[in-house]
Amino acid sequence: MKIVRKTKSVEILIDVFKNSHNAFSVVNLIDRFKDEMNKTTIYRILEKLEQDGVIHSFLGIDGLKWYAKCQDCSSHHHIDTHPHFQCQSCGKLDCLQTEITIPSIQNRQIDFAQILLVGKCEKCLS
Amino acid sequence: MKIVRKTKSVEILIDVFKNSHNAFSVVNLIDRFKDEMNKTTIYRILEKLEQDGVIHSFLGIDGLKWYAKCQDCSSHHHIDTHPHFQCQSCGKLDCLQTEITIPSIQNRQIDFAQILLVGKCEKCLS
DNA sequence: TTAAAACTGCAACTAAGTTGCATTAATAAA
DNA sequence: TTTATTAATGCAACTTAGTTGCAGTTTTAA
Repeated sequence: MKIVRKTKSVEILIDVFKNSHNAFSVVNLIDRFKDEMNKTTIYRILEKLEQDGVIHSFLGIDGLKWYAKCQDCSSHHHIDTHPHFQCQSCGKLDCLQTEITIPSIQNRQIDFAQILLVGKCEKCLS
Repeated sequence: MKIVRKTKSVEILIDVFKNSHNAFSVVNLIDRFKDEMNKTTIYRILEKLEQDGVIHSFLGIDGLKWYAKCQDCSSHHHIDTHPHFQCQSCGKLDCLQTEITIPSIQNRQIDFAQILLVGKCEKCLS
């Protein structure tokens, strides 16, 4: 389930993440590229890019799926402990470099954490 | 938008949370009480109970809506910084008392955090 | 140049959650 | 206890995110 052929659609989507530190919701990408490709294609390409370790996914505050470029991830090892920040005013979402320590919990094995900080971004504060 | 009348449906749902420290997904409750009440009713009662500060809501790993009893919350003040834990094997989800410190972030105002720890629960570990 | 198979588009589907409206039932006042 | 008000409910129809199957297209390697 890796991307094997570099089609136009694949290149377009790779470019989106290559040129930005932001995260993008699938809904946003579907609308943005509705003239270039089908929504099914978008879902499928994003899924494969994630398996390849190029991008990672997570859920926004409204339960929508978002994707962002992986910093230190590969297809083998995913570091997804970094938190995400979503602005309640404009909806923008991005990855934070801040490390948040997850305490170990008795009788439970923790595989990963989804940490979403919600508030106001720089733009919307001023 | 507060609950004004104690109907049978309201009592049933309040009892669910009164008698358990667990969290419940709306989907689960709809199925469990499909003979007692309509799914619309369930959505509406849960929404009001949340506004009353009786329960709080959050999203599970699959984006489904879950509710759990509030410990120290009221309709005025919500303390939702406590993390939730979801077992990947059995899907069970519950509130953790562990406090996780959210670092302040430059140029951003953080209103609240959604922290979901994902792993294996005690039952599924053994 | 050609054949295999990866990729895409389309239509139809699933499932969570929402909305409008007519009916029912809880509550307060008489 | 009865009655009138209005909150609460059920139902059907809807919205939207995400999925699936399949036929047709395009990439790539031989």
